[in-house]
Amino acid sequence: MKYLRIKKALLQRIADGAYGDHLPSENELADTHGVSRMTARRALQELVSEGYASRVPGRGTFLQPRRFSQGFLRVRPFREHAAEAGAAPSTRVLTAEARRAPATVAGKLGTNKTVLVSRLRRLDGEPVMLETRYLRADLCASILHEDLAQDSIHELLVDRLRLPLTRVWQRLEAIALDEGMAAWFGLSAGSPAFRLERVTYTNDDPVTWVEYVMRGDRYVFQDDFSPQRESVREVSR
Amino acid sequence: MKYLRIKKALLQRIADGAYGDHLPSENELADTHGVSRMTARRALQELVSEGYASRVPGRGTFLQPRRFSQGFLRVRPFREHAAEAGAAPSTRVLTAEARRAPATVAGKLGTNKTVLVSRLRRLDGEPVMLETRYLRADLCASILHEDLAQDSIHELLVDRLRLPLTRVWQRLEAIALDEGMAAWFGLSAGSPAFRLERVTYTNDDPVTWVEYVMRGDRYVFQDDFSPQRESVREVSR
DNA sequence: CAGTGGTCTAGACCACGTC
DNA sequence: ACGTGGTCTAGACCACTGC
Repeated sequence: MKYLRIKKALLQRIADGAYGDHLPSENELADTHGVSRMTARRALQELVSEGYASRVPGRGTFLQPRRFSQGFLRVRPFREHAAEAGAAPSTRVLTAEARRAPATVAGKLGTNKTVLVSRLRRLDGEPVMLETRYLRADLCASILHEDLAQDSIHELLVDRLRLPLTRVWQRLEAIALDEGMAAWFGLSAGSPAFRLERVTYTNDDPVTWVEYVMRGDRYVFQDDFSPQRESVREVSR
Repeated sequence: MKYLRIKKALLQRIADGAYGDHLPSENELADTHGVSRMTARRALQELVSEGYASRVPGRGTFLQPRRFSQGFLRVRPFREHAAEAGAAPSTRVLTAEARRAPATVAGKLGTNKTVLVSRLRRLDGEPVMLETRYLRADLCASILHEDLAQDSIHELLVDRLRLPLTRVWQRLEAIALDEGMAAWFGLSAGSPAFRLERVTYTNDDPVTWVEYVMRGDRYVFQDDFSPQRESVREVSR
């Protein structure tokens, strides 16, 4: 994928502040990377479609000013979430081993060589969330040596493995618990729950896929904002 | 713009049900429209990026079944939401009259002198959302004279009654439908659903309290963001 | 005027799925 | 073996902005 190579090189140099706000033109990129113009063009267009840059015919391609936003659900450690709810968090590690990802997950991670970590999270002793996470084995295998009952996986990825979070895709659904999941919570099958599916990227490489199943009787997503500002909180009740 | 011509032709024929779920291939389109493959390709790719279709290498391009989603933070007319989903919206007004608010609502509005409007919203004839709204009678009573089957209440408040939206409090829950609500959707009791509760303020005065109940099998909240940008995509699953 | 992005062409090779 | 989508090439013409 030549266009990906170019795009990543651009992202890297953007992060380094190598350009002012004026990115190289299509022809310039094509020359320096020894590639056709259509290929260079695609790299630039992806940056545009992801909000990094904008283009003006006849003028050029320009970096977009940074905007700070977190999406509708924040990515943050369970421990912080518990602290806000004023409850004592605890974690039981159910699985932590190399295991091939199922097809749907492998499709999103680009490989089925993965590590599976699943955990049951409790607040004040009550199980409230079930986490099922696949991590790319080539990048994250060493995570199996960490203390997964205590540490935030996201913090391990960022701090220990130097895999900064650069992009998130996520989706929230309302579901009915099946027999198996309900058992973990001591609820009956059919109980309502949230299902949050999330893929986290570092420099456009997918790193981990995670599914959170949260009890509908314990979780709400609460939000208080003015049109200009936003702050979304995950609340447990 | 040849690719736009082709894309629009495809959308038209999709709406007419001219294809099953299998769209023409790139080569096929290129031939029938007398255009190069890259141009035909672009038409198909735009359909994919807008959620109409998905592509599988080696197999073909397939229509996506339509579901409807909504950005969590967005406050916007149902009609706009429907337009983006490419579905025909319709509304049945169930109630529109002066009625005292129940205690929980009165607490949030600061009064129980209210007007109740409840509506059933449909997309392509299918009931997908139930809206129950209390508005402060002192500010909003005149809304009962408007066409509540057509107009956006939020737009009426802002444009007609000059009550700008300055703050929003909202909360999203996962619930199981009770008998009564399930009946509106033609679902069985216990089916999963979202419940969004929202209070809207003008200059820190609460104006209206509203509850939306959305079918869990038709709504998802999807989000794709990075630290630099946010683009809440109105994609369906 | 030379440079930019927007569009388009007519080929090409590849990996993959289906038959 | 054949068709599919994914990628890439080396050209081309256009409308537009800057100097």
